[in-house]
Amino acid sequence: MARPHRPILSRELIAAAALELVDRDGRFTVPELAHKLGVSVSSLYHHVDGRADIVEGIRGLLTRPLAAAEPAADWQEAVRRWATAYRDGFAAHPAAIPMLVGQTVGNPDTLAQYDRLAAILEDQAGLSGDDLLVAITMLDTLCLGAALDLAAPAEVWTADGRDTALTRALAGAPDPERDRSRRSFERQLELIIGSLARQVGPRP
Amino acid sequence: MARPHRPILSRELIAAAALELVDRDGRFTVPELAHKLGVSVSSLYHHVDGRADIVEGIRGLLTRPLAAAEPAADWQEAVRRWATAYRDGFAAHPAAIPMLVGQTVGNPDTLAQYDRLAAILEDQAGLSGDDLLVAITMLDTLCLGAALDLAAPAEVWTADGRDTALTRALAGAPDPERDRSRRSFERQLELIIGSLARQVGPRP
DNA sequence: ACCGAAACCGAATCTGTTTCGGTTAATGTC
DNA sequence: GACATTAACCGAAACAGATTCGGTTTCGGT
Repeated sequence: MARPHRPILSRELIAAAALELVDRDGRFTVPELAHKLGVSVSSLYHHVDGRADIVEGIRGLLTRPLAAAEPAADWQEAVRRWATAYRDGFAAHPAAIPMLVGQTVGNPDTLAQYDRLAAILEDQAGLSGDDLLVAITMLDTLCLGAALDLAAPAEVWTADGRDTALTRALAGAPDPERDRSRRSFERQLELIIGSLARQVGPRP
Repeated sequence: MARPHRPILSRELIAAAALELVDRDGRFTVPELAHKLGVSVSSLYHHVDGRADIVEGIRGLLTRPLAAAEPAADWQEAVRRWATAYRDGFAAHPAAIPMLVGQTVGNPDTLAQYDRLAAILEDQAGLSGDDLLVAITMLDTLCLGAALDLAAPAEVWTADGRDTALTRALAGAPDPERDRSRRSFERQLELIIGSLARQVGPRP
């Protein structure tokens, strides 16, 4: 009822519990979160700076795997791993994505990962200036778009009783949704990497 | 103070006013919207089915230009126009995008445009089944990702006093943000169209 | 033993959305 | 041309969620 012997809450714990709620319900509210943690609503505010900060905590959780990348043979493989890990982090929690895109990135770890991608493209691929930014933008765009695609699965395209090229293709597709999304992502990723490779020219 | 001689409100008018608020403030609330329209809050509910329905109205406004596409010489040009118009509709109102991705598509006009893209790819490009869906997914992903990129401009990447490949590239780039985003979009679009063209093979 | 800060709680506040019971004006019917 | 029905608006109240504030207890250092 007052200060407990061992702290119940922490920034990480709060973010993790919020992410569980998002995965289960597609959203979270502060009262729900407090209840799940067995704590009163106001207690949360001693550990996080409001709801938006909890969302940043979630961003941190999803971005964490990016930091654990193993060294790659060449920049193409490094970029491939970066984008795939980024996309996979989102793909594991599609319901979180709309919340994440709704607020500006405030998580230092996430920003650090963008820096790392920039370093790969500059030091190893030899890109710089505007070319570098365009490359990052393309990769960023790809990952975000692919994540959104997962968040809003193609079932929405099927609605009502329309009979169109789109609904026919959906009806005849035994393929699970997630798999198609992944293949679309990978195909685009290879297109981008290939385009960048032609741009920087063959290496000695 | 009671029923006016000529109706003040309509679904369209409400959506348009909400979009103006979003463009100006980055968001809208129902009370603000009512005030802007010179009307009481509860009056809005006679024309729309809650806040989410207003957002769907905004989606309809942004998608409208898509329906006005002129006939194209070949499927590649048709796809190019579809994607560009879609992306441009979003690009004109970047602040609206987080709202739109946060809720499932309920606007029939928007769905009709996806049907139209599917018809182009099926009838003119000769794609079908899973190939068709992957193609649509890639294009959808591209437009959404590009729009999101605009909604959260790269300035966020610059934050605080870091000195990295990313911050250096940003500092040295005289290029306006929006232009870079557009070039990144167009480059990816051409990659996708090229890939699809190789896939369906040369035409007689 | 004491003090200040940390961790939690309950109640109150604030913002925003939705509902409901009115009032007036338009519209359709006999 | 009265009259019922419905449409368009209003005000107030209900509801949901986020945030703040003034406690109370425990911890950690001195």
